[in-house]
Amino acid sequence: MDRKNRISMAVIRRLPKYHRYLKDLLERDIKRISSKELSDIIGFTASQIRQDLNNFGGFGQQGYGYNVEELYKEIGKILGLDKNYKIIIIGAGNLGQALANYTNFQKEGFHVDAMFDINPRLIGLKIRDVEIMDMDNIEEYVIKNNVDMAIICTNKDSAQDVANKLVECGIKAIWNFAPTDLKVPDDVIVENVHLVESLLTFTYLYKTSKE
Amino acid sequence: MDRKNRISMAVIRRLPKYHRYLKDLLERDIKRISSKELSDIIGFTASQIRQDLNNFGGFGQQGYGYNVEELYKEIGKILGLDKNYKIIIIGAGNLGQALANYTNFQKEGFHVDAMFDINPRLIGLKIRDVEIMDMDNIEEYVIKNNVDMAIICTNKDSAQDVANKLVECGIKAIWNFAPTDLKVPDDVIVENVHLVESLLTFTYLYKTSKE
DNA sequence: GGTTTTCTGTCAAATAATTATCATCTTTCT
DNA sequence: AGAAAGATGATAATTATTTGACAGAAAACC
Repeated sequence: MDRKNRISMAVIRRLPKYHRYLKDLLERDIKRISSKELSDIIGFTASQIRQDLNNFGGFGQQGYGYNVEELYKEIGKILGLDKNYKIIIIGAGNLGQALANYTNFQKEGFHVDAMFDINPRLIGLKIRDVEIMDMDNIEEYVIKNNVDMAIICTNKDSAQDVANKLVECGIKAIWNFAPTDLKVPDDVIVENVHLVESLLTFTYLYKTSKE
Repeated sequence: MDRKNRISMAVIRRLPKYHRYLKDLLERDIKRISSKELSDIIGFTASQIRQDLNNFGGFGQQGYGYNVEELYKEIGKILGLDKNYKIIIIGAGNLGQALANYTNFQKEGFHVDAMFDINPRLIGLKIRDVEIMDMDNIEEYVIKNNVDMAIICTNKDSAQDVANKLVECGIKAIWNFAPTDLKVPDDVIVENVHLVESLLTFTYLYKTSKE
């Protein structure tokens, strides 16, 4: 509670990347790696890598480097991947359905348990093994199933109402794909994926690269 | 070429957000806004807003503030939204199809012209008005249609090969949704959307918020 | 077994980004 | 028309982040 607040978002956002590269090394049966070698692969400076990792403990050993498997597991634990989370998706349109089936989440141990929508034509359908349920039943479902996280895949205009509803149900973590910024109480975590913002940044970079 | 390099990514990534909020103000028929008012809405400090905008020119007026419509249009121009881009998607799976139909891109004037895949069961299908074509025909298509941007929605393992192919075809802008980092020549822009990284960051924040 | 090399963790320095301040110009009000 | 209030753009100060340097511990080598 004290230590975690000192860790900057810049560091936190690099952790998943370490995790991904370490998994790769593990799959290639590489046992140990130095910050310098990791630097060459991942593109951060060796100094930054050592300092980042040291925020969470001294995982390395002088003269040896880091044990790939150990570090991979430690970072997994730091990221909270040693636990299981109940996840639901709100909004079963194209994007919601795509995320429900997104195998890369499943590879990390995440699984979507249910989807909710207000469109009667969608309610009752199954996307693979995930059922689309009526939004009216969300409160009951969340409470009964101890849902941890909700993914909002609605349009911009419904997103805040949905977020309010989720907060009401006691959900403390919202992964938001709607192109809007949600207002939620301080104890609710919101992580945004603003695809349009990414696209416009991309367009800017493309445009200026041609100038 | 000189000025653009001085603008930091931190600033660039805020531009789309200004654009979004200004559009909102415009739709609410608000004619003028001060950095202080914008700060209250958008959550950046007024000082930061003024400094950000000043990187691109003095759009405001002392004693008045900013003209909403003018500023919206200017930022649109800065982002390159005054031009049209030919866009293709590689990988017509769930995510690729969802992006092909994503109305929020269309609202900003972006339109996907074609999709490519290697799966014979997908080739020939139409997702709304976007046809899925054979990957073998990509080079011909790109050259004939002057494609600007490509969106990679393949799995991790094919992504680099696809990127190589795209670079070969002369494409200079890749929006990458595959969970890997692409190696491309310096003059090719890559903007990553690493959904898994966002999810893991989210999980970390959720986990630590409960401690 | 001793010496050299490798490599971490920590601290200091440098760089980058954000916030505060203020002169100056507009607008608004009387 | 003149005074007060409001607001920018520029610069300075502060804070955050990244990079560099190095002591000391472990591994590798001979």
